Amino acid sequence: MREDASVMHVDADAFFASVETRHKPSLARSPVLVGGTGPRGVVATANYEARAVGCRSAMPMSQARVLCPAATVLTPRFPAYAAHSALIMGTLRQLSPLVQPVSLDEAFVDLAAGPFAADPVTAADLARRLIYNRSGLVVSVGLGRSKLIAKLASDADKPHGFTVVPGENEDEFLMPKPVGALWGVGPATEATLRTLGIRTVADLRAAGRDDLVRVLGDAAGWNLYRLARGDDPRPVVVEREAKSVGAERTFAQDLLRWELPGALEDVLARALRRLGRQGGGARTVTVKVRLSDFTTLTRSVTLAHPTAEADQLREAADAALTAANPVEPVRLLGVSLSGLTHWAQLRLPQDEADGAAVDGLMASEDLAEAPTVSSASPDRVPTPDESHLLDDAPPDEAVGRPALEDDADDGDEERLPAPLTPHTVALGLDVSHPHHGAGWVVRAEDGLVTVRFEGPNTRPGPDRRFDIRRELLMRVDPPEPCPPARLTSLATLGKADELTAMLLPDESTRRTPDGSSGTSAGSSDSLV
DNA sequence: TCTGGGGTCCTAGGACCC
DNA sequence: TCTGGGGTCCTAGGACCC
Repeated sequence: MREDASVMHVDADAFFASVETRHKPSLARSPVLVGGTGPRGVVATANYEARAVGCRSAMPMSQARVLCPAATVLTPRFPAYAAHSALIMGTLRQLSPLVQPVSLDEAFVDLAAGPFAADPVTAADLARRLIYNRSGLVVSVGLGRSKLIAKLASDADKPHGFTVVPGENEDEFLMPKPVGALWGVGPATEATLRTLGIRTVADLRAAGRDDLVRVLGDAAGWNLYRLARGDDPRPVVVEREAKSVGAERTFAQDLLRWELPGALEDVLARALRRLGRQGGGARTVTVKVRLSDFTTLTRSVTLAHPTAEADQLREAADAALTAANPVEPVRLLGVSLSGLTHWAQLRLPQDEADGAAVDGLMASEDLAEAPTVSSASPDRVPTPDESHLLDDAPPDEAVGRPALEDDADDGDEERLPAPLTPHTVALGLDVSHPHHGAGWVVRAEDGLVTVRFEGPNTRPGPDRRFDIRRELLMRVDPPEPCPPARLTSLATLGKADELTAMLLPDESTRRTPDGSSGTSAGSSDSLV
């Protein structure tokens, strides 16, 4: 294990909700819930104002609304989150080439591999300041000798935390933590451990390895035995290949048997589109069915060869659904494609196939020297999580492309701008009006849509109501990430100052959208 | 109050082969 | 006639993460 606390974990605080309040100034300092707005929606992120009254991630939205009737409820805007994520990851990559995104809002960084190996603390401080100055988003940062410690450190002082745990303080830091704080210990494992009288990491360390393995199994037992000792050699790795892609959907009302084939086709189409973007094939199709009583069945079919052919994969999905044979109403249907390969078995169109030796396996990489998602914006590599949110061009248009059309009509992938319709309207969406400009949907009833005209760094905006059956409102892309009106003056960066200048020669002349200089402290009165 | 959606990894059991 | 053990692949279910 390394000597220095040079593994950094960065975690954006209440990420989705923070991007929302960044774009919607009228919501600042008021409770916001981002998540599913339907009858079976859950909370993806609650901001700190909503958490104060008990709202939490993964809580049913209906429950959160009862706890916090004053909250503004918004539909997630993934493109906006992806853009802010890209900015965060890009900033981190200036500090080290070894950046491992964990999700849209979280990443590990191995600072020992970068230009600041000699001073990780300064680099970590720089990270949070740069991210704030470029996006207005607040992150929490933790530094430790391992991922385990770095992650716990970033969590120790949220929001806007900055915690460094040097090697000699690790035990003191780790021992009092509840076991549930450890990576891999969820509710079930926590309950099991409690039956052994194990509640804290200190308890865990006192436990025998054989006992842990007996109760938790080989992998989890060994893992916890080591983590309890602060022993976590996992390196920060830049990229991991996706093992599966899929899609699933919970229906507003349970589906009856005769409705299943159509619904499966729908979900499969989304999974296939994701597979198409990966540019390879899959060998195993798994169908997931959740019944009205919440019991969950999965059935899978493995083909002889990986394929990207929609028809073959559809046949397998149909067979898997038949095998699952749900007799009760179905609340969720999912399709997952695994056994992914870069290779896909291609069936060439008849007129091209004759006499061609190109039959069989072709490497998708060979199909075209096509731009990939990551090359579209050179300074980042999307995580598997976000990759589907970003690309606007299918990777290969060339030779013998498999029969997977990216017909891009998921609703969430519609090309913008596009007219807002009663069908596509959702709370929080970005819209534009020819005279009043950019705003977001505050309310929608039938064809009547209320829009609040505001954006990043504007004053809280006025509401106006439109009848979209008679008046045109356009759905538009979200605002780009941009510096906040109130910048942390670079002069207050202290030691980070010189490093900033070195990293970003033009940072000191960067201008805020309203035209004021980014270096002047207190440009807060520059609100439009 | 009634439980999302994207994933990863692990386990146990059975089939099959040598 | 009865009995082996290891390895690999597949499947279903479940825990976990964000």
